[in-house]
Amino acid sequence: MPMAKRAKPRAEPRTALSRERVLRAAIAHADAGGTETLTMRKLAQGLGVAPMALYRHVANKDDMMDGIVDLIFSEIDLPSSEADWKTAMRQRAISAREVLSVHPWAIGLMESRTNPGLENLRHHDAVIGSLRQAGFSIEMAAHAYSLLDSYIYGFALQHKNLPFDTSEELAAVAQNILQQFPTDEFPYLAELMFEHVMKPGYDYGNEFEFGLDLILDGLTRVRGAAAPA
Amino acid sequence: MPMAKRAKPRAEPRTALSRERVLRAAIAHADAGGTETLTMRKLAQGLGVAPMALYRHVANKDDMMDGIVDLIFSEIDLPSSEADWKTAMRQRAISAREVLSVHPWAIGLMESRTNPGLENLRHHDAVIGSLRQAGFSIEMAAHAYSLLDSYIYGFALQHKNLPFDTSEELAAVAQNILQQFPTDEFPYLAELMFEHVMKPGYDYGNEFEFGLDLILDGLTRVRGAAAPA
DNA sequence: ACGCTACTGCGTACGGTGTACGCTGTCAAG
DNA sequence: CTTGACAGCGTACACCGTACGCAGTAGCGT
Repeated sequence: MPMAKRAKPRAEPRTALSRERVLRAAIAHADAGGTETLTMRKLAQGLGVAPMALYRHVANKDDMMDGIVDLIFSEIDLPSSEADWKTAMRQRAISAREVLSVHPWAIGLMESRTNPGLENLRHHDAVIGSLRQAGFSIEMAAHAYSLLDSYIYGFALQHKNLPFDTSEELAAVAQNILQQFPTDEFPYLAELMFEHVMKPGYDYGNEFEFGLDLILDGLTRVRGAAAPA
Repeated sequence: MPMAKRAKPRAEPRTALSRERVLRAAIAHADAGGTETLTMRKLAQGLGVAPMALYRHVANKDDMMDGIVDLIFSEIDLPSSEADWKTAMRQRAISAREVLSVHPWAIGLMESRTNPGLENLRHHDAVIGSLRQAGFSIEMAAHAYSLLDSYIYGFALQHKNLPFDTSEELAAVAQNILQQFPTDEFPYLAELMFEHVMKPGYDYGNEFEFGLDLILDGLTRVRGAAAPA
């Protein structure tokens, strides 16, 4: 029964689906509610499309996750090739931290993903290149990269784990935890909480640059040791 | 119909279930197959018990996860209170890395868990105490702790992400990746792969102590700056 | 103008998941 | 012997990822 369906000849091109559009929508969804609530069905619903339609553009959910991780990677600034290595590394690190701070769920995703992805490789290459051109030996460049990235991801992980964002939340949480146990069971922890963390202007994010600079200074020293100048 | 069921009067006490036993079994299961395959049903099956029996000892899966994270935490050595702060921090860091290396799936779990847990708090307190007694100011102790833990967790995360364990696997993977693209698209990455990573004795785990010592040396310097001696 | 092909989107259905809810059997105390 | 607490279980439900195959459309060579 080929009915009179001509009622919609070429109306609503409906901005046809595409891998890009699917991945972007997935990122938006994860930004809003984390990866836990990101399901193929809800994602499809958000796009106004049937669940199985997505599978024309991604092989499966894992493939989709690989895709969004690589997309996130492309948001991180590559190290500038003009600045000296130290400021280039500094800028990249701060950019990476910002990106991971906007998409905290991505940190946990990088674990369990094993397929590198193109943007990922491009990024690695740029960082190593920056270090090598600054006179780091191959071995030292490997050391430095491992150290820097461990710190960046680790910091993002720590930050994400904190069960508070604002100072008000923090006060409530801290009180709650410390009152659950006698204060003198964890005296140093209590001290740090009351004397430091709960002070008005506290923001854990500020810790990042302390560690970053300490690491960069350390790297300056070992670079000198291995290749003077 | 209360039938003649006396055939098993008090045979097989069946080592009654308990929270501890459930958590231990969950850890064993995760060690064997990661957190992906850890489901309540399979866990129950492994214990020779019906799925719902588990819920007498854990509130729900999230609660169980919190429990095993805290159990893992207790495996990490507390910083020695006898040794000087530097060796105490060094030993603790290495112990933490070892534990996370044995239970790699736990890293991803610490993210997304927000309830601290008792062992976790105990550990925090001991570390901060060690630093404070060594003369670190409250603020510096916070800096130092943040830096050290970021590095430890970040390194474990990086290590876990590497898609290879043995050098043979590594060679295969590296070849595969680099042949997928023209070698000269990522020249520095290729150089590092061929000249360093693929050399016989390479083991990424060895990178850990380089970064750790660099950080500890840096902390020695800033401690001196803030509180001489 | 015609089919042919390719491709996008969809509907149905299956096996797996966490867990709410209420039943059953055991055991210790009264 | 009765009673009540409690460990363990069975059933059922909503939701998940996705295999499989069909339906409509668009571009093509003829």
